[in-house]
Parts: sequence; C-alpha cells; structure tokens
Amino acid sequence: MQLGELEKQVLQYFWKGRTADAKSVYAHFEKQRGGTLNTIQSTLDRLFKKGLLSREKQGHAFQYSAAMDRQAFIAKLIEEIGEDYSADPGSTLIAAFSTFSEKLSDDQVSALEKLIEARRAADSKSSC
Amino acid sequence: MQLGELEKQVLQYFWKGRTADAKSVYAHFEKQRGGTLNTIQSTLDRLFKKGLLSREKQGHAFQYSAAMDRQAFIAKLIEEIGEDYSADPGSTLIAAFSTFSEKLSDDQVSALEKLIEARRAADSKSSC
DNA sequence: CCTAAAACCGATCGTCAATCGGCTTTTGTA
DNA sequence: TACAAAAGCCGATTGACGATCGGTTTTAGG
Repeated sequence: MQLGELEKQVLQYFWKGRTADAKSVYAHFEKQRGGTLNTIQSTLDRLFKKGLLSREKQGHAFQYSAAMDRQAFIAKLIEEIGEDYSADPGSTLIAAFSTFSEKLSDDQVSALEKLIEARRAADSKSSC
Repeated sequence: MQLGELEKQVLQYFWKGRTADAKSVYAHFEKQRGGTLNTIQSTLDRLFKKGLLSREKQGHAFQYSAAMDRQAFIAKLIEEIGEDYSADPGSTLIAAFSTFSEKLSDDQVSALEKLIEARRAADSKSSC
C-alpha cells in the first residue's frame, strides 16, 4: 500500500479522531499547502477506495473518518513487507524487527516486552 | 524505499548470498520471465544507485552482491514506516508491532522475546 | 590498436498520485 | 415541483518512476 504525500497527510489528519467533509479538510490544508477543493476531494475518494477512510452521507456531503487507526494501518504495512520480501513472513519479520530494535531506547524495548507479555496473557486466556 | 516487482525479485536473488554479474542474473531470470539482458542490467544499476547492491569490476563485468542483508533491509523499511506515519516513530511502531504480533504464532512470539532478550544482553555488555 | 563484451544513454510505455476544469447529480427550499 | 447552490464525479494533464530495449560508447584483453 504505497501512498502519496498528500494521502499520508490526510490520513494523519483523520487519525486525530476527526470526522470531516471535504470542505473542512480543505479548510485545514489550504493554508499550509494551497491547492483546490477538488484535489482534496479526489484524494479523499482515493483513500476511500483504498479502504483507508470510511464515509457516510450527511445532508449534502460525505462525512469521512478513518477506517482503521494508525496502529492497525502500520501493522498492515508491516505485514505487507513480510509478504513482499520473505518466503516466511513471520520469522523473517521477527528477526528484522529485532534488528530494528537496535534503534530503540531501553524504555521502548521494555514497553515492547510488556506489550508482548500482555498479548500472551490474552492469548492463553482465550485458548482455555 | 518503494521497489518495483523486478527489483524485488533480483534483490531476493542476491539475498541467497550470491555474487553475480548481469549475465548470470539474466540467465537465471530469462527462463521464468523472459526479457532482455539490458532490462536486467538497468535494474541492477538502479538497485546499485539505491544502495541496495554493491558492485566491483572484475575483468569485463561488474560483480554484484547484496549491500545489506534481507534483515537489515526490512529493518530499514520498518524504520521508514515510522518516519512516514508517526511523529514518534519508536513508540508508535512498538504499539503497531504489538498489533501485528496478533498474527504470529506462539512460537514466533517466543522467538521474538528471545531475540529482544539477546539484544538487551548485548546492549548492557557494550555500555559497561 | 582492434574487437568483442559490457556499460551507459535515451526513448517509450504503463502505472499512479496530484491537480483541476467542467459536467452531473443531489438536496433543501421557495 | 422546479430551481439554484452545493457537492460529487469524470476526464485530461502533468510529473515520478519502474520496466523495457535499441543503439552508442567505453573498456579490457589479445
């Protein structure tokens, strides 16, 4: 899932938990980058078609909101990396993430361990 | 770092630990996908310019090999995701990876824990 | 120095994001 | 119900970039 620059920025905007129509999004981005309402509109449409935004008609306009949160999206991207570059996504990614972890602080590594511990606890609960 | 389909395949080829010139790479890919030597050559060149392959002249031809292994490359991609989609790469990625870990088997989660433990041990050693 | 092999250059094609003008559809209201 | 504004949708264009390959230049080795 390769996104363009504007698409990324718009997604970030919706990850703040907002719900907005094209006009509002345009109002937000017009100041910092110019462009026209139409550009925003087609970007919203592209993101919708990619399944990254949800929308619902409300009066005149569609109200858009994030279809998945940042965390889920990033997890999806990580998953894709595995599919693209590895025959055995699981284990390769694990090793790679370990390599990546070299750039994390001790605190962050601790946080990761806690999260894994938590998911493990949830796991054993659901399987009993 | 977005790669094209052929680029990915060529990279995978070199991750098997091989060193090869354009002709050899072409011999390998010709059967499965056709194309010309020139196509392979320019793909090798693109990968070289992207820093993903190293090369060294040997006689007539360049001998190419992977500039970084699969693991390092994937770690790099994960890092880029953080840069692209998060103000705070470290912690967001950690949370996202935890989400991703839901798709891993218990064994794989254990493996990850072991790797992190190992990296932690290496860490405390180097900092003392 | 000459020649074959390899590298390099440049053009073309396909895909896709960004951009935006203009047409169509929808909706609220008179 | 008819109409005007608002919003959506369509199509064209531009700019990147990977894939592809023909043709020219460079180079290594005899």
